[in-house]
Amino acid sequence: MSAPSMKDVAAHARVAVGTVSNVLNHPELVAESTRKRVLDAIAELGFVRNESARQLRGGTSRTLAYVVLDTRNPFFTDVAAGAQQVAEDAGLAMFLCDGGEDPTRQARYLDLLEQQRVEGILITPVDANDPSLAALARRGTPVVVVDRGAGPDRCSVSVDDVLGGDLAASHLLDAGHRRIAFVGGPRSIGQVADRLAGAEQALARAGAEPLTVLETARLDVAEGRRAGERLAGLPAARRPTAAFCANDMLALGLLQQAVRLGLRVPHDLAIVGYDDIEFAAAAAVPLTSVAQPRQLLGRTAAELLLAEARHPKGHVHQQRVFEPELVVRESTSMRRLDGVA
Amino acid sequence: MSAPSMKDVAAHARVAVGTVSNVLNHPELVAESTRKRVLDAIAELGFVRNESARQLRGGTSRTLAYVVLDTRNPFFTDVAAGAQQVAEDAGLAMFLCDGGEDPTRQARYLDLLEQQRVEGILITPVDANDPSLAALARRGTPVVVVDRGAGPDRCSVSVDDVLGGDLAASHLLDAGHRRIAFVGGPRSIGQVADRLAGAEQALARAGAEPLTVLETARLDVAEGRRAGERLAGLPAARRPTAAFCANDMLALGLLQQAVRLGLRVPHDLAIVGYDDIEFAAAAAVPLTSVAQPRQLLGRTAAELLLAEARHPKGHVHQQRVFEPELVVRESTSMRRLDGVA
DNA sequence: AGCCGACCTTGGAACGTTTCACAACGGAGG
DNA sequence: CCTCCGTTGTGAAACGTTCCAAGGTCGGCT
Repeated sequence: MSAPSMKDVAAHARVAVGTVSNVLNHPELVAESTRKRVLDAIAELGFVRNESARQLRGGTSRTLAYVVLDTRNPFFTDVAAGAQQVAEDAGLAMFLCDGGEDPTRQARYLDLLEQQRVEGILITPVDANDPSLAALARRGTPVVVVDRGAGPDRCSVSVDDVLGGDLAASHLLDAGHRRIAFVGGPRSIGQVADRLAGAEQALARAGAEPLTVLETARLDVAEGRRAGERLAGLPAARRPTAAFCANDMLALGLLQQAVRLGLRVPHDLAIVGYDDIEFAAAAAVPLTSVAQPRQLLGRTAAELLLAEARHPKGHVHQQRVFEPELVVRESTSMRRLDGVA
Repeated sequence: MSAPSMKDVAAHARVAVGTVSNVLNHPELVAESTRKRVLDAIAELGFVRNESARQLRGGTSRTLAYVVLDTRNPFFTDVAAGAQQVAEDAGLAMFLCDGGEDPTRQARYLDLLEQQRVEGILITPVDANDPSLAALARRGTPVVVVDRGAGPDRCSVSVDDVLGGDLAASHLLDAGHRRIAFVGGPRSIGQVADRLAGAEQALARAGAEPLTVLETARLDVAEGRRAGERLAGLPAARRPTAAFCANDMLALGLLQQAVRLGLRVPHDLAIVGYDDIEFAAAAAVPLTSVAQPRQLLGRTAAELLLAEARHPKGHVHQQRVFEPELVVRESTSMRRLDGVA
């Protein structure tokens, strides 16, 4: 009743177990007639290789995983698509693991993947300094950090988030905004901290008043809406005239709620998002956003991971950093801002 | 140099291998002092359980997978989030596998997962009638089809796509539209075929002229834009006054391109999408869409899968069908349509 | 003293593969 | 006729776990 094994196939085809294995792995060593007999037996019994046994014996798993911050953020699925392409070309399967912005869940995935002896792990960590990540790498599982920089003891592929934050804030300053809000959180997420830092650096340079920080619990649309409510609730005189959001999910939520509550965008509130996900351009008011090379990020990460997995000896860790690019759209378009400031 | 095994731990702690196993699996059987010695050895050597060996011996994997049509469609990641919640509560990890709307890739994942002896597979198949799916189930891997109906030999969780298509088309007919386009493809994808069938059924009932079908190669934003170009290119007299898209990705692309090419939505072109993903409401013109209970779909599917996996004997397959719901927004709002038809 | 049970630890079988040294067979060449 | 060789197939070891029957030790009870 339980799944048939090679032993069953061997018995059925009246050959030794080793021969069945050979049919599967080195068919050229088996005579035509025998091979056919074995293949027939396999088909008849519905035999399926047991990957655990294979891997136990052989030591290798032909599998890698991408542990993502949140699969519901299209940014990450785009990165994943890039990585998957590379993995596939190399004959590896890639599993996507949704960390859900939850350190506990992420840690559970890491444990599981290490126990499964995956060939390597791509990860966008909640906390890049988590010591368990370093331990994982030390014990021999190749790890590449994606969308976060890392120290010299690890490969990483990232985009300069401080620069991105600076670009976004500078753009708003150039447009004449002086009261600017930052929407994002929790700060424990590196991307959030860096983008905020970049924005603050731009404001400081311009001698502007400090950011109003609206901290969020997560980086999703619902939290963006909540922030919209808070902003709309402020008296116009004290309300920021622009908001920089830590990602596009927040920005889209903010935009939606702000408009619903009667704020005109960008007239009453200019908005800059981050990631330039596909939906940003299609938003109610097309969203100005900081673009990142998503697929390239994924491809590069997978390539580094494969390099390390294939040649662990003498592997030199690389920290690749790409540059973000500001994409200006109507959500900050200045034409309509004249009457305001 | 290779990863330490229980044997190494046992030697280091001067106990038998069985004792190490007991420390991990039945700590209450081991004396306090011994247990500590073993745990210390584990920590010192950086021992990590070999899941393959465990599974080989124990036969069970504590893992399930959701093979998705396309991870870049937020609809599916929402479904996945629902499923993951249930899996997690049951102590199982869930892997997401991106089929990328590609039958080959999907088949590769299925093979791999079966060989890994996962506890069960959730799948939104490219082709629900693929015989390899049935074979998989017959050989003992529980399978639940998600977002597609299935025959009595399988569990499935779906939403009535024919009804959904009917709702969408009826809505457009009620609003006075007579030349209606359907945007979607390939037709080999069940959801596309059903939604189209539903729409055709509504038109037939109303005695309206048949749909103009714009078949797409994929269900993504880029294809939607392409469809927008084709529509905008038609002379106004022959151009459909409304389009029903097989999903919101297409609808958002169509909307974006139509607006860019000077069509007013809904004035010149009304648009109905499908899935009501979070971004639909935030679109340039908020999108009328056919909503599906995404998370509920995922949760229910995972529950059925677990039930089957836990009690294979006497399991009765269920085909759960939910009802879609039309959500009307500005992309079909009739107020501005007066001057037109 | 002898026995018992409680408690802890041990050693080895089993899981399903892959690999490898070796055996069986036949034909070619000397 | 014997040797050698190439072609096929065999059988057993090994991978790292878990489980189980059995062994050992110790204190207390009869």
